[in-house]
Amino acid sequence: MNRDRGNREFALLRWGLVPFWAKDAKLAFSTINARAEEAATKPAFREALKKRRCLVPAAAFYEWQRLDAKPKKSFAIALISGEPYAFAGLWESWRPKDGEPLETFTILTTEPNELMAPIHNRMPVILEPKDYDHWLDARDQARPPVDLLRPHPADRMRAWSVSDRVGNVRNNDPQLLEPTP
DNA sequence: CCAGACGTTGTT
DNA sequence: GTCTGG
DNA sequence: CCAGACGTTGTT
DNA sequence: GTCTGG
Repeated sequence: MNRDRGNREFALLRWGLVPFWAKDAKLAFSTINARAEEAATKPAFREALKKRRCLVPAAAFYEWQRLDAKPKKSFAIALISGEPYAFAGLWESWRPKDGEPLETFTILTTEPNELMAPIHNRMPVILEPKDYDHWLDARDQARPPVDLLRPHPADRMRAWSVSDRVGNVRNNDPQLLEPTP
Protein backbone atom coordinates (compact mmCIF):
# COMPACT_ATOMS: atom_id res chain seq x y z
CA MET A 1 0.00 0.00 0.00
CA ASN A 2 3.02 2.25 -0.11
CA ARG A 3 3.09 4.87 -2.78
CA ASP A 4 5.49 7.54 -3.77
CA ARG A 5 4.57 11.18 -3.95
CA GLY A 6 7.58 13.15 -4.93
CA ASN A 7 10.39 11.95 -2.72
CA ARG A 8 8.14 11.11 0.23
CA GLU A 9 6.83 7.67 0.99
CA PHE A 10 3.36 7.23 2.48
CA ALA A 11 2.38 4.16 4.46
CA LEU A 12 -0.10 2.94 7.04
CA LEU A 13 1.68 1.78 10.18
CA ARG A 14 0.42 0.49 13.50
CA TRP A 15 0.44 2.92 16.38
CA GLY A 16 2.78 1.89 19.20
CA LEU A 17 6.45 1.57 18.36
CA VAL A 18 8.01 -1.91 18.53
CA PRO A 19 11.82 -1.64 18.44
CA PHE A 20 13.67 -3.85 15.97
CA TRP A 21 15.25 -5.80 18.84
CA ALA A 22 11.99 -6.62 20.66
CA LYS A 23 11.24 -10.24 21.53
CA ASP A 24 7.52 -9.60 21.26
CA ALA A 25 5.17 -6.75 20.48
CA LYS A 26 4.04 -6.09 24.06
CA LEU A 27 6.12 -2.96 24.37
CA ALA A 28 3.84 -1.26 21.86
CA PHE A 29 1.27 -0.55 24.54
CA SER A 30 3.65 1.83 26.27
CA THR A 31 5.35 3.35 23.26
CA ILE A 32 2.38 5.16 21.76
CA ASN A 33 4.29 8.31 22.64
CA ALA A 34 7.95 9.15 23.10
CA ARG A 35 9.15 12.00 25.30
CA ALA A 36 11.10 14.33 23.02
CA GLU A 37 13.45 15.40 25.81
CA GLU A 38 14.59 11.81 26.41
CA ALA A 39 14.12 9.92 23.17
CA ALA A 40 17.79 10.30 22.23
CA THR A 41 18.89 8.23 25.22
CA LYS A 42 16.04 5.70 25.45
CA PRO A 43 16.91 2.25 24.08
CA ALA A 44 13.45 1.93 22.56
CA PHE A 45 13.65 5.19 20.60
CA ARG A 46 17.24 6.32 20.03
CA GLU A 47 17.91 4.35 16.85
CA ALA A 48 14.62 5.40 15.33
CA LEU A 49 15.34 9.01 16.27
CA LYS A 50 18.58 8.82 14.29
CA LYS A 51 17.39 6.90 11.26
CA ARG A 52 13.61 6.52 11.13
CA ARG A 53 11.84 9.83 11.57
CA CYS A 54 8.43 10.41 10.02
CA LEU A 55 5.43 12.72 9.79
CA VAL A 56 2.07 11.64 11.20
CA PRO A 57 -0.81 13.53 9.57
CA ALA A 58 -3.84 14.49 11.66
CA ALA A 59 -6.75 16.91 11.74
CA ALA A 60 -7.25 17.07 15.50
CA PHE A 61 -6.38 15.26 18.70
CA TYR A 62 -8.08 14.67 22.05
CA GLU A 63 -6.96 15.25 25.59
CA TRP A 64 -8.56 14.67 28.97
CA GLN A 65 -8.38 17.31 31.66
CA ARG A 66 -8.26 16.00 35.20
CA LEU A 67 -9.05 18.48 37.95
CA ASP A 68 -8.10 16.99 41.31
CA ALA A 69 -10.00 13.72 41.22
CA LYS A 70 -13.05 15.38 39.72
CA PRO A 71 -14.64 13.91 36.58
CA LYS A 72 -12.44 14.19 33.51
CA LYS A 73 -13.29 16.75 30.86
CA SER A 74 -12.73 15.79 27.25
CA PHE A 75 -11.24 18.24 24.78
CA ALA A 76 -10.49 18.30 21.10
CA ILE A 77 -7.57 20.38 19.84
CA ALA A 78 -6.86 21.55 16.30
CA LEU A 79 -5.23 24.32 14.33
CA ILE A 80 -7.23 27.55 14.08
CA SER A 81 -6.65 27.43 10.33
CA GLY A 82 -8.58 24.17 10.20
CA GLU A 83 -5.79 22.69 8.11
CA PRO A 84 -4.48 19.20 8.72
CA TYR A 85 -1.00 19.12 10.17
CA ALA A 86 1.82 16.72 11.00
CA PHE A 87 3.01 15.29 14.29
CA ALA A 88 6.70 14.51 14.63
CA GLY A 89 6.96 10.74 14.61
CA LEU A 90 9.37 7.80 14.66
CA TRP A 91 8.89 4.45 12.99
CA GLU A 92 10.27 0.92 13.13
CA SER A 93 10.07 -2.34 11.26
CA TRP A 94 10.04 -5.34 13.56
CA ARG A 95 10.37 -8.89 12.34
CA PRO A 96 8.60 -11.48 14.48
CA LYS A 97 9.88 -15.06 14.84
CA ASP A 98 7.51 -16.09 12.12
CA GLY A 99 5.26 -13.89 10.09
CA GLU A 100 5.32 -10.65 8.24
CA PRO A 101 7.32 -7.65 9.41
CA LEU A 102 5.30 -5.30 11.61
CA GLU A 103 5.74 -1.61 10.89
CA THR A 104 4.92 0.70 13.78
CA PHE A 105 5.16 4.35 14.75
CA THR A 106 5.07 6.65 17.74
CA ILE A 107 4.42 10.35 18.27
CA LEU A 108 6.83 12.59 20.12
CA THR A 109 5.54 14.68 23.00
CA THR A 110 6.83 17.81 24.66
CA GLU A 111 5.81 20.28 27.32
CA PRO A 112 2.44 21.99 26.83
CA ASN A 113 2.06 25.46 25.37
CA GLU A 114 -0.15 28.12 26.99
CA LEU A 115 -3.28 26.68 25.42
CA MET A 116 -2.62 23.12 26.51
CA ALA A 117 -1.16 23.70 29.97
CA PRO A 118 -4.55 24.03 31.72
CA ILE A 119 -5.67 20.80 30.09
CA HIS A 120 -2.72 18.44 30.22
CA ASN A 121 0.91 18.25 31.24
CA ARG A 122 2.13 17.07 27.82
CA MET A 123 1.28 17.71 24.21
CA PRO A 124 2.23 16.10 20.90
CA VAL A 125 4.85 17.86 18.80
CA ILE A 126 3.24 19.55 15.78
CA LEU A 127 5.80 20.50 13.14
CA GLU A 128 5.70 23.57 10.92
CA PRO A 129 5.39 22.67 7.21
CA LYS A 130 8.63 24.54 6.55
CA ASP A 131 10.40 22.13 8.89
CA TYR A 132 9.15 18.87 7.34
CA ASP A 133 12.21 18.43 5.12
CA HIS A 134 14.58 19.20 7.96
CA TRP A 135 12.86 16.67 10.23
CA LEU A 136 13.00 13.97 7.56
CA ASP A 137 16.58 14.69 6.47
CA ALA A 138 18.57 11.53 7.19
CA ARG A 139 22.00 12.76 6.18
CA ASP A 140 23.34 13.56 9.64
CA GLN A 141 22.49 10.60 11.81
CA ALA A 142 24.78 11.76 14.58
CA ARG A 143 22.71 14.88 15.19
CA PRO A 144 18.97 14.39 14.69
CA PRO A 145 17.08 17.72 14.55
CA VAL A 146 15.72 17.60 18.09
CA ASP A 147 15.62 21.41 18.13
CA LEU A 148 12.39 21.10 16.14
CA LEU A 149 10.71 19.23 18.99
CA ARG A 150 9.12 22.16 20.78
CA PRO A 151 5.54 23.17 21.58
CA HIS A 152 3.59 24.47 18.60
CA PRO A 153 2.62 28.17 18.97
CA ALA A 154 -0.49 28.40 21.14
CA ASP A 155 -1.92 31.30 19.15
CA ARG A 156 -2.34 29.04 16.13
CA MET A 157 -4.31 26.38 18.00
CA ARG A 158 -7.71 26.12 19.59
CA ALA A 159 -9.27 23.71 22.07
CA TRP A 160 -12.95 23.00 22.67
CA SER A 161 -15.00 20.75 24.93
CA VAL A 162 -16.36 17.57 23.40
CA SER A 163 -18.65 14.81 24.61
CA ASP A 164 -17.24 12.33 27.10
CA ARG A 165 -18.28 9.67 24.59
CA VAL A 166 -14.75 10.12 23.29
CA GLY A 167 -13.46 8.34 26.38
CA ASN A 168 -14.94 5.03 25.27
CA VAL A 169 -12.91 3.28 22.60
CA ARG A 170 -16.08 1.79 21.10
CA ASN A 171 -17.08 5.27 20.01
CA ASN A 172 -15.28 6.42 16.90
CA ASP A 173 -17.25 8.76 14.67
CA PRO A 174 -17.08 12.33 13.34
CA GLN A 175 -19.61 13.52 15.95
CA LEU A 176 -16.92 13.12 18.61
CA LEU A 177 -15.47 16.39 17.33
CA GLU A 178 -18.68 18.37 17.83
CA PRO A 179 -18.43 21.07 20.51
CA THR A 180 -20.39 20.66 23.73
CA PRO A 181 -21.63 23.59 25.82
C1' DC B 1 28.70 -12.38 35.16
C1' DC B 2 23.44 -13.06 33.95
C1' DA B 3 18.57 -11.49 34.07
C1' DG B 4 15.55 -8.30 33.02
C1' DA B 5 14.26 -4.11 31.20
C1' DC B 6 13.72 -1.33 27.41
C1' DG B 7 7.80 3.16 28.06
C1' DT B 8 3.92 6.63 28.25
C1' DT B 9 -0.50 8.60 28.96
C1' DG B 10 -3.96 7.62 23.18
C1' DT B 11 -8.48 6.48 19.18
C1' DT B 12 -6.95 0.68 14.63
C1' DG C 1 20.71 -4.62 20.55
C1' DT C 2 22.35 -2.58 24.79
C1' DC C 3 22.23 -1.03 29.39
C1' DT C 4 21.26 -1.48 34.38
C1' DG C 5 20.90 -3.75 38.64
C1' DG C 6 22.13 -7.26 41.52
C1' DC D 1 -4.87 7.00 27.92
C1' DC D 2 -9.61 4.40 29.37
C1' DA D 3 -12.35 0.12 30.35
C1' DG D 4 -12.86 -3.65 32.85
C1' DA D 5 -11.61 -6.83 36.22
C1' DC D 6 -11.04 -7.77 40.79
C1' DG D 7 -12.98 -14.80 42.68
C1' DT D 8 -14.34 -19.02 44.92
C1' DT D 9 -17.30 -22.79 46.23
C1' DG D 10 -20.32 -20.90 52.40
C1' DT D 11 -24.73 -20.13 55.99
C1' DT D 12 -24.25 -14.35 60.23
C1' DG E 1 -8.36 1.16 45.06
C1' DT E 2 -5.31 -0.91 41.80
C1' DC E 3 -3.84 -3.70 38.13
C1' DT E 4 -4.18 -5.54 33.38
C1' DG E 5 -5.39 -5.47 28.66
C1' DG E 6 -6.03 -3.13 24.56
